[in-house]
Amino acid sequence: MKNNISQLRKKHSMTQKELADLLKVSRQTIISLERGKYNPSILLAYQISKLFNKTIEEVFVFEEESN
Amino acid sequence: MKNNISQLRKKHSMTQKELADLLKVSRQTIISLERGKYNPSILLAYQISKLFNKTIEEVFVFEEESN
DNA sequence: TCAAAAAGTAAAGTTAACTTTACATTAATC
DNA sequence: GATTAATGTAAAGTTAACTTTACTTTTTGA
Repeated sequence: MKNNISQLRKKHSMTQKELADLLKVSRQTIISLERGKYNPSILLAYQISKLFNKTIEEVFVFEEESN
Repeated sequence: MKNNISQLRKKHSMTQKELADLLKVSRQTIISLERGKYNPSILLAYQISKLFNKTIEEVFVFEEESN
């Protein structure tokens, strides 16, 4: 599962710390999400999407590339 | 957070066990999700939505009722 | 109405999301 | 090129998602 958090964050001129504080999660959580270390909970996914005025499906890309 | 899993499942004439098997989770997970005992991971939320040809936002209702 | 299928409860265990801390690397700026 | 902000790594700890098992209650239909 991929996501566009990093691009969206930069588009909004935010640092990882600022985003983490807004979402009330740790900076480590943002780093790990952006780097694809783990998948967010549905609640965090929703909060991130809402913050950037996107749907969950617009921020998180579930489909595997076709083989 | 609310969800429409129970209605969607019944609309598709499935038992909890059938849905659990299709999603490759335990029956207990389906029961707990339908009863709102806990929130699904984003991956499970996606799989459920996809199964019913819905978006995550159509199956899972995040907004609180207005007060 | 009784037997079986479906749905539900409870509780202990595992795993993965998320935190916390501490330190290393990269980018930006003076 | 030294300093500082921003980003990244690592690792141990907590919490919540999910599993497993075992048993109870409700629904269904022969």
